Amino acid sequence: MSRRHALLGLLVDRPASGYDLLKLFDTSLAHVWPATQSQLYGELNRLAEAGLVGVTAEGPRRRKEYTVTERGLRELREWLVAPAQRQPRRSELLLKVFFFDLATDEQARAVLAEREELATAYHGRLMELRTELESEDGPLTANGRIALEYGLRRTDMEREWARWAAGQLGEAPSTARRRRSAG
Amino acid sequence: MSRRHALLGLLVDRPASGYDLLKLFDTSLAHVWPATQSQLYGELNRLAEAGLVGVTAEGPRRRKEYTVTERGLRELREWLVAPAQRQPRRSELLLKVFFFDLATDEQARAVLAEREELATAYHGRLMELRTELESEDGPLTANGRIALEYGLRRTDMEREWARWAAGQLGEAPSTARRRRSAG
DNA sequence: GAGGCCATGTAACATGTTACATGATTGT
DNA sequence: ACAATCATGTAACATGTTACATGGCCTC
Repeated sequence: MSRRHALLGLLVDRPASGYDLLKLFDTSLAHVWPATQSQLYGELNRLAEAGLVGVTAEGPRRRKEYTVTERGLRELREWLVAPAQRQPRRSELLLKVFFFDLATDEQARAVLAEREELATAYHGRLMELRTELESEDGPLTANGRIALEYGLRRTDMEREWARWAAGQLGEAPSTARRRRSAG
Repeated sequence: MSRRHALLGLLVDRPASGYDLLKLFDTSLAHVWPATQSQLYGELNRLAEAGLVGVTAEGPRRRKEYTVTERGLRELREWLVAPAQRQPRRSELLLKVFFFDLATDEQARAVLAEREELATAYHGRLMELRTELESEDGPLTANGRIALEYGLRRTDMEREWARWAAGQLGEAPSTARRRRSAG
């Protein structure tokens, strides 16, 4: 349940409405913690009920502006230093790799090539994002760059792995790889 | 819904019961596609109902042994070459990084150090796994090694990033980093 | 006054986790 | 006969996604 902490964190920067927060999730946090509109509005109500945020202003169109409370800030700080709990790591790609011997080498290579392209494309988008961030200068920006660097390294790693893996497929078909139907 | 394809893939190797498959998920697929007991039994019934697997033997203790059908194999092969659909990338760690200026540098460094240790420890476990795989020789093993290599590279990358990120924190506090409370 | 954006909420559905429940068989 | 393991299933709960529904405000 980090979603609520994402909301709290954004609200520390400045008070905001659900609508504002939704836009922030779609920009700043899109690569880190995506969330949908229905999740946000629901969570905000729960946060208010729990006293972690308060409605500090009401604007036109039923707009409710939320602000973090003392308790909310405390909760956020506690979460920040809490030990990490391992998230389940599911990878459809690796599952496919696992069953590659049911496909032809050509098909398997196509899957890896697709991933390589996706990783490269995503890397490119992150590079653009980094360029955009260079002109900006806010408190979230410095940390954003550190998070972004993770993405850059990850996509790099993925691209390189995909190339390497494709190379493995053709290699020594008599020993390293055997059709499962022949096993 | 790759879970069903994981089941199909395992059943291609050999017919198995839900119980057998559960053990396979806890070993072979633990790092790739974890699943719980209730998920497996439910999915197997649905697969049988859809005609993708069939019950080809019944043993003691109500044991039902499943085998992939023609249709199941076709479904699996189609999935294998289907274009990847991007999975949502949520990272609690990066979310914390995003809000690091709410913590002291010391606290932030502790979070990164913890991640570095986790990555290193996981890397070690994967290395052990690789050693174990060296003695084995099956059709799933060759592919397993390719998937494993992904894990090794990923944990390496994570370890290095965590070190780098910790270095960023102390650096040039007047320009690169500013307390949010001072912003 | 019409279209677009601001703004919030609910409903339906799919997925995932944990715990509970039951019972057969095997080995000692 | 007792414990461990094999074996399957259901229930309760939490989470997440998509679509639906409503209406106010602003600008042209």
